[in-house]
Amino acid sequence: MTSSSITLADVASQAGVSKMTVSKVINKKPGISETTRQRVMQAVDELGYTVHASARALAGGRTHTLGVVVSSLDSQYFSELMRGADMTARDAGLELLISTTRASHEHRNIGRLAHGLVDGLLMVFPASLAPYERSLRALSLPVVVIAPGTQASAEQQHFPSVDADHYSGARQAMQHLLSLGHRRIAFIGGPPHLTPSRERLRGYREGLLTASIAPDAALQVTSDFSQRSGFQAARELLALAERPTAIFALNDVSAFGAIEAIKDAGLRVPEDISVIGFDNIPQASQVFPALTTIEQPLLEMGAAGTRQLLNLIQGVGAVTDRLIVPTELIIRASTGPLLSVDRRM
Amino acid sequence: MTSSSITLADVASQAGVSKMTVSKVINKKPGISETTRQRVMQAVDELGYTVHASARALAGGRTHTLGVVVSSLDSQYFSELMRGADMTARDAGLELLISTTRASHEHRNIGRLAHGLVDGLLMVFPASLAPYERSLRALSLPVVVIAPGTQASAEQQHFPSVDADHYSGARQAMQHLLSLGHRRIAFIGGPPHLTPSRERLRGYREGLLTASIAPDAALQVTSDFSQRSGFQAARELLALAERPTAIFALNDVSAFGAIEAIKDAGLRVPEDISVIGFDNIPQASQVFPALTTIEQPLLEMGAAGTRQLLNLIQGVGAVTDRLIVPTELIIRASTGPLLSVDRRM
DNA sequence: ACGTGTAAGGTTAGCGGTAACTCAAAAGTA
DNA sequence: TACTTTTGAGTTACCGCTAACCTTACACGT
Repeated sequence: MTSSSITLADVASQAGVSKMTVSKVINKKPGISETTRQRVMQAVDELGYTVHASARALAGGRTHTLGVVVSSLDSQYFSELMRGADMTARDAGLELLISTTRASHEHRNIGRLAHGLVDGLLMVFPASLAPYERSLRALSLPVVVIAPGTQASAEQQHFPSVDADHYSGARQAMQHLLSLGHRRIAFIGGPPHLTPSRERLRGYREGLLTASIAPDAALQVTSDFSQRSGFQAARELLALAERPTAIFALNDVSAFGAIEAIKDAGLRVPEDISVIGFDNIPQASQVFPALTTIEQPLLEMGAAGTRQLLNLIQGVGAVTDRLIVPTELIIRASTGPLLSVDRRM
Repeated sequence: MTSSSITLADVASQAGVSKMTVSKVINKKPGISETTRQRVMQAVDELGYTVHASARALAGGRTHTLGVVVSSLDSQYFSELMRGADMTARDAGLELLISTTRASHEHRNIGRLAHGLVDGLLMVFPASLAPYERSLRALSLPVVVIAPGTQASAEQQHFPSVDADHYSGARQAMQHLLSLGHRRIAFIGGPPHLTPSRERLRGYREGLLTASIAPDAALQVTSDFSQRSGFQAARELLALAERPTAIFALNDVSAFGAIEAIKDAGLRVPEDISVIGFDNIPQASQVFPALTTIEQPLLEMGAAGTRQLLNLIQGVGAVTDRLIVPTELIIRASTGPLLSVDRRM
């Protein structure tokens, strides 16, 4: 037979103890003498025993697996987030089951997940929770939401969540540009129905206010997070009679588009126009000029969300309803001091 | 109680049949009359029953789950590949469990996966299979490798694999450039220990040969797949006394770097230099000028790999040892006909 | 009328663990 | 010494499902 069919009973007889004793050793339960423990561990090693996940789940009522539900795998952010989640889960002895939800049968899927596959669910970047709401409640399955795209509406009970501090991050970005002397600062925003867009916009506006700068509607343009739309947004800004000296793009990718547009127009970054992004995706440090940006602590968010979920499952430890993790200003080469006006034609 | 504790027995009593009958209906086993089947299905719907995955796995010996082992989630290619795998797996009624292997305890992990969690393994983009080889064999677990980075060495028994036709893809790229009249064609290559790099290089060389063009070592430069290194590689090429009229970059990302370098040098794409990439990543169509490239059929590769694995698990259907899926030339705006020499400076 | 084949459904016995309890021996107590 | 407590380990009874076998009823040919 294959080595995969080694069972508790095999280890037990090898070690000369009962199955239950082996089980207790494996699960680090108390009530086992050190001598026995070592004998059992030796048998485990000799036989190469690993616990059978399904059997354990069936008998124990816990699957030792966390489900991750994500709408799309190609998000730039997902990978880093998962690193954090993975580390935390592994440390706690749990597996991570990543599931992509597609089309409209999400709730059906969730049901299947819940029933004997996972102990809890991490919802990552859900555009909306509405489709899941009902089945999630019905299953009474622990759920933590990471980076909810939309704000939970008032009437809707929301789940514990973890998110970056979009507002303060935007304030940091503005603070940076203002301290460089910029006053004519444009904002490339995003879809207004998404909370991150709105919060970053709020940070932009309030940043201007603290410097007593009146917001200029012409300096607020909209993108859809893509490089192409960042490119077009920047083009509009460059066509302005009085063009901005700095651009705050609400994400790195649209900042790339903006830089491209600026170069295309024969201008230089940051000498003519400073550009700051948001997210600090890996490419941000690779492009030329390297992008100054606001880092979302994705790894930490993944880890924190997972910790919350573990607490929820074990019913011990505090669970924060809404955990906001701080962002960080990463200064690179795409921002620079405002040069005197006459220097710039 | 929660609705998740609905079991076969509940459905059985609701429908007035035995557990086994319900099980047969659920699993579409023969020997059930249409009348009974409908009665059972109705009870299933009314109660909202879903099978308990662990119980089924324990009793049936099959987990109905496929494991996906991937070294990193941030690959541009992974998402599309997974779409293909996911669709195929779901159609067959299986879940996909995505697991990232980190650090050195891969084989330990694989053991845990195998033992009651998955029926088979899809290894995606493994740089090398060596670390897994032993545990995989020991577990006698069905395995299919998607896009092996390195060629399985002769002495090493290899697993069934699926890969894109890197060689023919490179030939397609060359054919395209040659048909546009280019003869001085440069190649931005990759790390020579990786099979895709080598195969694409081979396609480049043989493409030149078919046009009776003698390879010029100065036109073959190396990158590490990154945009930055593509940028630098292109810079070297531009500094040549007799610079190329077309560049074939072995992946899209380094092609982006090349285009950046060309623009930086004040030249235009494709008027001065044509650029073709490889992979057809989503951004390829978003950049300016849109990138002509060779598409790797990732979705199809994911689906094909999964189909192979399913065949392996069920022990029926043919399993091809080494399945090579064809690539496709995607013509966009970054390549153009060779303009007469005097037109260019 | 009789076996015999077949379709529809039921019965039994686990899969490999764990929770909850029981029990025996060692250790503490007066 | 006799009694209680503690500690270490074993027993029992499932968890929810399915493989494999078994039963029944009816159709069929001869």
